[in-house]
This record gives sequence, C-alpha cells and structure tokens, in this order.
Amino acid sequence: MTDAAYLQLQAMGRYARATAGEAVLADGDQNQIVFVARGATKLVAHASGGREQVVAFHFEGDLVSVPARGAHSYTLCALQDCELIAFAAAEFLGLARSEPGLLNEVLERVLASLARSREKSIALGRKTAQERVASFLVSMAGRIGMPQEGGCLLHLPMSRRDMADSLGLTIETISRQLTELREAGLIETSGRSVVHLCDNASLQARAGHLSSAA
Amino acid sequence: MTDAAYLQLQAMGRYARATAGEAVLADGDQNQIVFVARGATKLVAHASGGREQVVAFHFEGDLVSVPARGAHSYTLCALQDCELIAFAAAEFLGLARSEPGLLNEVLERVLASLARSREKSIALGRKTAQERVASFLVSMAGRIGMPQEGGCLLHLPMSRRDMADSLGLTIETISRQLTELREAGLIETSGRSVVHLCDNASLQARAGHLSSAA
DNA sequence: CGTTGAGTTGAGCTCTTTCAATAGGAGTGG
DNA sequence: CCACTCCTATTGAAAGAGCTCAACTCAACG
Repeated sequence: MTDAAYLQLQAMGRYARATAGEAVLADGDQNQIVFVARGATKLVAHASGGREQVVAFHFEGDLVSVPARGAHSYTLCALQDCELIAFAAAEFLGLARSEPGLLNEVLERVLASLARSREKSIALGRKTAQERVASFLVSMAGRIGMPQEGGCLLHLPMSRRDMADSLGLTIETISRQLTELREAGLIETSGRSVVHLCDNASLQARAGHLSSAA
Repeated sequence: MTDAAYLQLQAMGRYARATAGEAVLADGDQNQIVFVARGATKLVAHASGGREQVVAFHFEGDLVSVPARGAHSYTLCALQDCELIAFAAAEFLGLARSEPGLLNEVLERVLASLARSREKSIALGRKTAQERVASFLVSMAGRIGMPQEGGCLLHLPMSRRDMADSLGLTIETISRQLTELREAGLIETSGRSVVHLCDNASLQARAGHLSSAA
C-alpha cells in the first residue's frame, strides 16, 4: 500500500475503544467496515419481539462488515475490552478501489466471513442442539484455540447467552449439551469460560461434519 | 475493464449449461466463483446423515461463491435450465487484482451475499416457522417479484423441498404455513409455483421484521 | 466472607417433526 | 383432448426435541 493511501485510510478511520459488554456501533443508516485491532466482538441482529441473533463473533485482526439497518438492525458489541477502527463502507471501498492489494485483502476476508456464515446456516437449519454446540467448539478451537498435547484449550470470551443467541438455542440447552459432552469425556470445563477439547475427532463426528472419506 | 482483461477472463472461465435439477458443480478442492448468466440455482450444503441445507438461491445476473469442501461439502444445482460461467476463485481474483473495477464489483456482490446469509441466520436461529416462510416470500419478492397493483406476483422456481431445506423446516410445515397465510388473506396461490403477495405490510409484520419506527 | 449475577439442573409444555393417508398437477400416451 | 400415472403437495394425528418456568448452585467481586 502506498504511504498516501495509508494516510488517507488513517484519516477516514474512526478509532474507538470499548469496554466489555458495551455496544460499539449501533445500527446506522450506512454500512460500516470495522477492524478489530484488539479484543473480541459480537455482531448482533435484532428482530421483532426483542429477539436477538448473534450473527458472528470476531477476534483480534478480524474485519467486520456491519450492515445498515434494513429489515433487521445490527449492533456490534464488545465481548472484551476492545480497540477498533471503523470506516464508512462506501468511503473505504472508494479508497480501496485505487489500492488493489487492499481491496483484494478485504475481499478474501469477506469471502471467509461468508463461508463462516454459511456454516452457521447449516448448523441453525439442520443440526441438533448437541451438534450445534460441538460445531461451535470445533470452530472456536480453529480460531482462538491453543493446541495442547492431546487436545486444544479454549478461553471463551462470550457468555452462555451469547452462545445461545449464536446457535439459536437457549442458555439452558447450551448448559445441558456441555454437560453431556463433558460426561462423554469429549471436553473438560473449568470455570465459566475455559474448555479443554480432549477428543477433536469425536467432537467433529458429533458436530455432524462430513467424514473426510464420505 | 480493459479488452485484454476481458479476453483473459473469457479464457479462464468455463462455460456450462445445466438442465433443471442437475448438479452443476460438485464440491471441488478449491473455491469457485460462478456467474449465473441465465436461469436459477441453489447452493446446497451437505451434512452427515444425508441432511441438506440450501445455503442460497441465485438468479440471472447473480454471482455465486462456491466454497471448497471443508467440514461440509457444497453442490451448486440448477433449479431451471441454466447458463453458467465458472472460474477457479484463486485465478479469478488473481486477474481481478489488476482490474480494480472488477474487484470492486465482486466485493460489493459478495457483501450483498453476506448480508443475505446473515438475514438467513436470523430466520433460522430465532424465527418461528410462519415468520420464516413470510420472510422468505418477502425476500423473494424483492429479488424476482413482479410488482402489480395492490401486491406482487412471484413465480417460484424452487420446490417445497428446496424451500424447506432453505428455511430449516420440513415440506409439511412449509405447506401448512402457506395455507395459514392464504387463509389469513395475505397471499394467494395458484398451482405449485405462483404466489401473489396481497399485503406486503402485514407480511413483513408476520416476518418478524422490525417496524421502521422501532 | 457475603452478595449477586451467571450457570446448572429438573419437570411439564409447545411447536415442529414424523408417519401416514389423501389430493392435486404436470406430463405422457392413447 | 382426455385419461392415466407419477410425483409433488396438502392435510391429519401422534411423537419428540428443545423451550419455559422454577429452584438451586457456583463463581467472581467487592
């Protein structure tokens, strides 16, 4: 990227800090692009009747596309203390047009987001509660898990409610499924947010993933 | 776009025809980008146990990103007779890098796909059967509906099974909900695939959409 | 060390699914 | 053009997965 472009980017980006639990960006009238410099966030969609759906989680280094308000409204919320850089999507893409490298990078990240969103659709549309929870753990392990001998260690920054709102379940069901997975020896838990995945292969099987041979 | 780029694009694109019901593109080992020149398609994800989730529908002029096989496999299927142009995503993006206009166009379409995918997540995660069907109709009306005085006319190219697999329901539930909407006077149906939306406002209310005042 | 909110566990209920039977549409061949 | 057939869609009754409501337990923090 050229220095000039970099400066422009800095000029149009709004830097923001947010403390855990805080709404960073309420739904506006235009699309936003947000870069998560530090921390973790959730993108929450609001439907009628106060129902909420967590549409995506984001971690350090992730890029988030926050849609303008339409049939539903969206809010970006901090799960932990965060540092964020927000851009109006139109401006950002206008600049990026003259910076193919940047544009390409953004496109690849957006494609990855799309792929994750589709995986979520599969879970929400066709999987049982247990499969959803297992899928969630496997997915999180891939994004923020710390590999250990004989497993993977997870520090989940989100609450049971966040998981429930992400998986289309209730907190009670999340709790019950975690208990079942624990009793099956697939995971170990410690406190509210630490999960140790003991048997990734079995977990993937319970996640309803296609076996690679299929 | 330059002529040279256009020629390159033509050279790397694979043209394909498909008849209704046919699988156009089984899951490969690399991402694909497909342009729907004519017809309509569905992108189907396969989970264990033969379960299928329709992840997206596409119509004439749409661009589809078909993911490589991962935890689930994806198949692009023709709903009607189609003409398609398929690219290996890596090649396509390589060329697009030198064509910012093209890249930008692709990015905007992918962002639109992401937004639709998220709307689907809301439906699958937090909406009742009736709300899902109403949302589906409203969404389809926006994409392929023909406005009429006092409503909107829809020719749905997909079967009840496709709708069910898209909305995370069964064909029986789809049928029952359509009946309810018909009896409530919100829609009229004719044959298998024609639906007339009589009252868009009420339909949006039943879709669980946020009222614009909220 | 107590308080408070988050998480877990249990029992009954609801919405959607499942299973089964009927009706309807589209295409075919007489 | 109509009758026949097959597959899709509709409708009904029973079963099940997850939800709701309620009580209890635990962990973090002052």
